[in-house]
Amino acid sequence: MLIHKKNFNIEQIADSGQCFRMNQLAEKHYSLIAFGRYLELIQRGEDLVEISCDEEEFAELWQDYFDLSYDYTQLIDTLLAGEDPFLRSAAAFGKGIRILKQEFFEMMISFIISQNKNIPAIKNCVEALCHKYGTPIRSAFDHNTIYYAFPTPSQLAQASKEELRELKVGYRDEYIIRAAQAVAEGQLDVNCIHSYSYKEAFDALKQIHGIGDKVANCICLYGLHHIQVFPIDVWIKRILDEVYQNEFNLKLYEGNAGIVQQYMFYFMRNQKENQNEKTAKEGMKSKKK
DNA sequence: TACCAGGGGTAAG
DNA sequence: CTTACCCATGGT
Repeated sequence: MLIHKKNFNIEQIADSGQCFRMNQLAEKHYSLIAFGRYLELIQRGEDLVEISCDEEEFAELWQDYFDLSYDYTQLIDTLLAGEDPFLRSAAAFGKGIRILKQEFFEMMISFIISQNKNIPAIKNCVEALCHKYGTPIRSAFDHNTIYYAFPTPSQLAQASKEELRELKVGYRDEYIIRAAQAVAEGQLDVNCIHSYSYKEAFDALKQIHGIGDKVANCICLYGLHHIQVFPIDVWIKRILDEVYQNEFNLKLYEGNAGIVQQYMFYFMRNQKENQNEKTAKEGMKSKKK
């Protein structure tokens, strides 16, 4: 079915570092696994996305998952009309990004894995975890293809350190097992944590061995949809240092700080990529000479 | 407080 | 090809 929606760009969302199981199949064509379901999406126009499900499934799951009821246009317009040149550029560049409402346990484990890793490495680990411990899903498109759901807490709690090391999670093996056990055994109640305030959820998450400030904030933002949270990773830290000389006024964007952080992150990373491509091309030219 | 292990991916040499 | 660098957390 076709979704006509402003500020909804599937390429930007897939490349914004918030999700690890959205993969490019072709130009403007992506796959996604969530809620134990396989989905394909095609960007048909600036405000037009084709989505491979019926209206019932869309209303039940994906409308909420893609946060399509929230008005991003108002925030974008505010930033575009604002006096901050970096944020004006960042908002214009990433205006199709939305903060997905991803599943809590998947976010918890994914962001534990994410520490000290780049995005391709995180994706490889997450995919390996799903393949080894997750429930198989039969594709609705091609009945010979099997996809794997993200493991449940009890599925993952059965993993051994040795098995996890083979999946290249490194020293995070123990963090993963203990986190999965905490959820499976109820020390960390998934139903409760959804009803907590940001601060309560943050404190509860930090009780888990291997979850520090940055990872806890990412889980709050992406797994519990506390969009006022502003996780600071090295990219954001660099922006706060170099662009703002550590005088960025977060209070101006209170309530939407997590979205603003996404625009900053996505803009900065792509600036860097463009610079790398440029230097790579220049390098090739000089080699030819 | 400051520093470092840790390991896979990527950029640079 | 090899080497250097990156990075969030917990431990010293």
